[in-house]
Amino acid sequence: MVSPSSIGPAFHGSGHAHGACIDDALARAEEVCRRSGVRLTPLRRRVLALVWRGHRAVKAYDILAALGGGRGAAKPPTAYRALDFLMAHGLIHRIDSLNAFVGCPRPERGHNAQFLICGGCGVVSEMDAAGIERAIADRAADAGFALSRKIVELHGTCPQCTASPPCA
Amino acid sequence: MVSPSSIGPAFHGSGHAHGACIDDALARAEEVCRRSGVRLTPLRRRVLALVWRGHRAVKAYDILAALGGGRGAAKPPTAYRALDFLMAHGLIHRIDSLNAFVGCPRPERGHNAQFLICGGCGVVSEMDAAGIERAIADRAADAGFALSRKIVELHGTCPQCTASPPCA
DNA sequence: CACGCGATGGATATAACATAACATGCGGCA
DNA sequence: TGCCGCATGTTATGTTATATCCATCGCGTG
Repeated sequence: MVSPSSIGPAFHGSGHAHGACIDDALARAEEVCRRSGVRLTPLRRRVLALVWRGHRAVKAYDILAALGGGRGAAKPPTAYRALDFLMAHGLIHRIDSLNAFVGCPRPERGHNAQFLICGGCGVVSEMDAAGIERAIADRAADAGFALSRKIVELHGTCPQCTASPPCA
Repeated sequence: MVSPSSIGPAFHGSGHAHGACIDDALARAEEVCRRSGVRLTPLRRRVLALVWRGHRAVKAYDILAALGGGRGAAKPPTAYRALDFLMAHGLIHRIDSLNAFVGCPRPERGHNAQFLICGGCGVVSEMDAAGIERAIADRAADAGFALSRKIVELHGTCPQCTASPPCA
């Protein structure tokens, strides 16, 4: 396991106060829900905060474990329902190649997303690269294919890990 | 740019003799294995043929069911081991967003791949679009990110299904 | 108030996907 | 023959996700 201070920064440089990321994410989420007229309940808020614990993808069952400590433990549907809600409102994304979830840094606006996933530190960085989108749209158009969901998950090594691999 | 017919039978019409696809795939696989000095055993061959039953992604447990009829049924590792072997030699690809596998139409050469996945008929079409690869490589380079695995899975509707949705 | 209604989440169970660890069989080769 | 290495079989379990039904809560209305 990586310490919180090393999971946050990632592609953001190291002097990053991650608490602020979480707070910002929650504030943005409140705003999104307010506008959509849906409820960011305490449970959903909690799950969102857990997803934002770091800039890494978080697994449903880790959320679950964090929710229900011991007796009266939370059951899978509890976590999945909250995650489904958060996804439906664009507050988190699912990383299919990891079976895990990551917070969306700008849920306010609909957007395309591509992910850079570092195999060293586990950090997931979201992009909205017009060039990639355009290339995909062009190619799909050539094929007469009507796009709905576009999954672009790019695995590799981030600059920090390239510079100093996590030797753990 | 590569036309659909040159990358494989993308979204081919209905007058397609699929038996030939399977046979071709098996012949290519024999050749690939021969060159690599590995064995395309009867089990692996059978699994590969099952993956090529159609141009759709096939689930591991469907393979498993097709392998072991009833008593003496095949167990999960049997299917997964064969699938792992086929993947390791580039004979099939895994579609992460479907937890399923498709045959690779040109296993001879290393290549990048992007997939068009039709939600109507389930057909998966493999592309190797230079434009998409270039856009991804450019963007990764900008971020100082060293790419290893690139996952591009594009869901939507193929031309045939757009023209006449499968009502069945 | 009592009632119904929709949204939320809890409980139980099971389905779907995947791997670890160990045992067996079989062919090649010293 | 005896050993080795690979492929496969077997048993067990771990991981991820959903279906179904039920309890509760807030809220508007008769």
